[in-house]
Amino acid sequence: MKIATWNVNSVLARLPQVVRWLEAASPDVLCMQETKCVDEKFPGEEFARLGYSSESFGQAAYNGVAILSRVKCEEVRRGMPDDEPGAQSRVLAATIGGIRIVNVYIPNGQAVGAEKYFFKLEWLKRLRAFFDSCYQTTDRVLLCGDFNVAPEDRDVHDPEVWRGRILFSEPEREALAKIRSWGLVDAFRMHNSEDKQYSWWDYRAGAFRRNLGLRIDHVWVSEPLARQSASVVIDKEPRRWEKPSDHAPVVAEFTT
DNA sequence: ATGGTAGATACTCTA
Repeated sequence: MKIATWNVNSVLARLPQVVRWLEAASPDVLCMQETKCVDEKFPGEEFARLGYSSESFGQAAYNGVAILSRVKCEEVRRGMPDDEPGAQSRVLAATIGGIRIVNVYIPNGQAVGAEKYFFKLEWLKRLRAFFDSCYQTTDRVLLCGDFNVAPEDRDVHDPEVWRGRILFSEPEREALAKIRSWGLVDAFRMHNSEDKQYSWWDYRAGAFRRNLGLRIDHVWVSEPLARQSASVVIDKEPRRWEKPSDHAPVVAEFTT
């Protein structure tokens, strides 16, 4: 079972790259973030042609999450239980092959101290409460997506530059650690302990060419699923293509 | 060097 997460930065603008990657990598499941596309415009037929059913939870211009799957998604949930009506589309959950997959696009936060920063911290708190109320650590649970937080120093190209800044500030990392302490393991770190393993590089200033990135896209799993974790890799290849997303796919394989 | 790039939308915001 191969489950991938990828912030595609517009599923419509990225359609050729996503199709190309699906053909090459052939995952069973692809969780996408920042689809930036309402459900009516989601290119489900293009993915159906490749053998994927799709679930989209989008909105115009910003945010939006979607799940592509070789088999049909069960128990699909859109948003968190305490979302206000009209809340931003950032959570899409589905059960696939007995695994509860929770696909999230965690708020970016813009800048430490900004209004959006406090929205991010509050949102992370609600995500933990969502797990407390809806899921059990004894189940096979997988939380993945663009977390917009680098958990450790080794996940940041220059920790001294990034310390105290958005995506790496202490309150963000603490809020994320609180979610992890529900009963999740960073599946990537089960298999890779090296630094300089990034999933996102700014479009600007030749960041990718110089490998000035952050590891902010994650696959976290509950203990029963951790026991089935065979590998997790960041696929940098599509970041080298024409018109790339600024994020690379993260691909997790599980024994069945 | 407080820049730089990209996407969606509509004369700017978000990342």
